[in-house]
Formats: sequence, structure tokens, C-alpha cells
Amino acid sequence: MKSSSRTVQKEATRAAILQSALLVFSERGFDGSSTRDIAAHAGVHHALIKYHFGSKDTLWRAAVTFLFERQAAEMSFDIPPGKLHTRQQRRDYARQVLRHYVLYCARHPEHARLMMQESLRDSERLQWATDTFIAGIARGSERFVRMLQREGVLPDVSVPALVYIIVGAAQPFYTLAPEVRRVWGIDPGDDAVIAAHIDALLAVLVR
Amino acid sequence: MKSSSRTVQKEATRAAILQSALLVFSERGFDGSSTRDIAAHAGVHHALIKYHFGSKDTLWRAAVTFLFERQAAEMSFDIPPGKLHTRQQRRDYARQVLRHYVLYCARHPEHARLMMQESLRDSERLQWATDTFIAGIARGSERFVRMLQREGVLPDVSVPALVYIIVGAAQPFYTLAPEVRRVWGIDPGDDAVIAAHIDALLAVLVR
DNA sequence: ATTTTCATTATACATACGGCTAATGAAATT
DNA sequence: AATTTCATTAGCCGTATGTATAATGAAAAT
Repeated sequence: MKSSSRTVQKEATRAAILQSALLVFSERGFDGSSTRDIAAHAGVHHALIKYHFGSKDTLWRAAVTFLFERQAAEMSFDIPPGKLHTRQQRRDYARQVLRHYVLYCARHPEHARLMMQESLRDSERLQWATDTFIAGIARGSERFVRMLQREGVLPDVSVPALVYIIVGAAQPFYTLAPEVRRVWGIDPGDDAVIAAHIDALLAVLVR
Repeated sequence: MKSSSRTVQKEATRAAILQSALLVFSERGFDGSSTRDIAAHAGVHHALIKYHFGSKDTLWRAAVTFLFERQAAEMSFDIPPGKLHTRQQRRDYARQVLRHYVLYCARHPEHARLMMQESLRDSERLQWATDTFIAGIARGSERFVRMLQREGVLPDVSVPALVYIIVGAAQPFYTLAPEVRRVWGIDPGDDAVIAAHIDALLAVLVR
């Protein structure tokens, strides 16, 4: 574990580039983002992107990896074993998971923004992201939805449709925050607004 | 009303560029789209974009105008006067409006794709789109939601949150169709899949 | 003290971009 | 038939892009 002053500075530079890439990629998409913009926003020379990440494509993959690893660390759709006996317990668990998911979307809107940009059209990047991260998450969310269907919390309809209804009910309020601010005059970054959105989402989805 | 062969061809060229712009802008965003790509996809020289639309920015505005005018022609959130007397009539009306909205999203996924790209960050383009089109639609959808709340069809929670929950439940299944195909192995373009999504959405939203 | 390492910078290159002017040539007008 | 109109194309300009290589200089190793 080296921690010389040079190594520390190197890691700081790498992290600054990654954070800058998250912001720029999520707002402009892969094709609309320039490595020079990302470097300038991070306050470093643009050649450092090749040095630290190899290429624009590799930098994008590193950014996506960061997003999904953070998501895995901060929240989970998985069902805790042997804890959910009564119907009320499962309803409360559903509410808790959905609340955490909305809070994740509110705290890190760049995650859904970046992935949305890439899911609008098919590409090698989308294929890589689905194979590496999204397919597994989809399986987890499928189990989650099926459990709630068995409990009568969610209606017995198409599972993929339900998953996208839930995700769509949670994400756009934060990914489209600039539009929300302009059109409705409220800020999806405010805690009170987030709380109201969670209340609305749970009132609609969990019965 | 001129309709000489030259005028007809000119309008055909203009229309081809506009349709190509819809596709490219919706998939790559404004910054990620190049006027040369749009022209090549329409099968014309790139200088024709300046001739017919003035600039890339004006072409984008023309594309957005086309989308919202088509939406206004194909569907409406407005409440038909003096027709909704009983609670059941209003529930049926709600179902009908939501069904039409989902069908619009399914038929024209490029609309939501293009606007989503632009709503991820604040810009003069977003300001123009909200002032010109979205604010009015938001007012209509607000009236629609408040009516359903008075009828007990929708819960009495934050109206902006409800609007984005409804829109989010309807759009992403089609805007993110490439991801849906890869992850779930189903095609949101299929009529049967659309019907299942409508069933799911109505089961969740209309009670 | 000298040499080596290596994170960072400077610079170059081929390509692509948006915007513009001039040229073209067929349709429309005279 | 001769002339004008104008939708379309050819081509240039300055700039921006992704990537590659060489130069730099301070920290680390000797």
C-alpha cells in the first residue's frame, strides 16, 4: 500500500477526473461530451485522461462501474432471509426499499441520467452495461416485484412493465430536475419536496 | 398554394431533414448530433440544413415544434365539458386518457427521448421548450390530476410528484426500449407488450 | 549527490464539426 | 428559344475533437 505524496496526488487526480466525467457524461451523453471538457472541469490537462484511463471509452466504463458499485454499497433490492413473516412486515419492507431507492435517486441523479442517455439506443456500451450490471439488478428487482405480487401489494400484471413503472415513478422527478424547477417552481433537491414525492410514490404503488 | 414539381421536391427534402433530425437528436442529444449526420441520414447535402432551417439550433426548434404539434393533434389531457357526471364516467375517462397517452408514447418514442435529453440540464433550449410548450401541458395535466384526486381515483398527495409519477410510469418503457429488449427479452414495440403495459399502468394508477 | 522514475504538460496530427460562399443546373418564367 | 429563379451541391474556413508522442521536472531511489 504505497502512500507517497506522488501516489496520493495521482489518486486525487484520478478521482477528480472520474467525478468530472460523471457530471459531464450524465448531462451531455457520451457523444456530446469531450475529454477536453471533462479534463478542464477537473482542472487537469486533457492528456491525463489517456494516462489514467486509457481512452474516452474506458473512462466511461470506469464511471459506470463507479456508479453501480456505489449503488450496490448504498442500497439493495434483495430480500433479507427469514425476516418477513407477516403480510404487514412485507408491506413495510416494500415501503422501506422503495423509500431508499427514491432517496438514492434524489442523492445521485447523475446515475439515472447517465444510464438513460445510453439506453435510448442500442450500442456496444449498452450491451456491456446490461451484461455487466443491469441484468443482475433486473433479476433482483424481478424477485422483489414477484414477492409483492404474491402478497397482493402489487397487482398481478406483467412484471417487466411493473418494474419500469416503479423505476419510472422514482427516477424522472430527479433526473429531469431542471425541467421540474422551470415548470413547477419547486426544487427536487429540497428535503421537503423529496419527502412529498416519497409519500406520493408509496401512496400510489403500495396498497 | 404553389405545387410545382420544384416546390413539391423542396417540401419533401425539408420533411426528410426534419424526420432525420427527430431520430438523430432523440438518440444522441443536441451536442452529440452533427448536422452532417442528420443530412446524410436524410440523403441530402449538409448545406441544405442551413438553406431550409437556418442553423442547427433552428432545426432543433423546428423538430420540437413538430413533436408538440403532433402531440396536440393526436391527444389531449383536456376535460370534455359537461360529459363527466358520475364517478364511473370520470374513472373511465381517466383510463381512456392514460391509455391514449401510453399509446402515444409507444408510437412516438422519439418525442420523450428528445425532450428527456434536453431536460437533464438547464439551457436556453430547455427554457424555450418549457415556455413555449411544456408549461401549458403541465397546467393541463395538473387539472387532470386534481380532477382525479377529487374523485378519489388518485391519492391526495403532491400534484407535481403525481404528474411525474404518471409520466414516468408511461414513458421509460418505450424511451428505454433498447435496454428493455436486452434485459428482458421483450419488445416494447409489440402490440401485445404495449397492451400488457397499459393493463399494468391502469391497475397501479386507477383505483 | 546522482540517477531513475513517473505524473504531468506541451505539442502534433488526422479527422470532424458548424457555418458560409460560390458554383451548378434543371425547372419556371418570359 | 432565351432568360431568370432557386433548390441543391461543391468546397473552404476556423475551430474542436480523440489520440498519440515527446518533453518536463519534481519526487523517489540509488
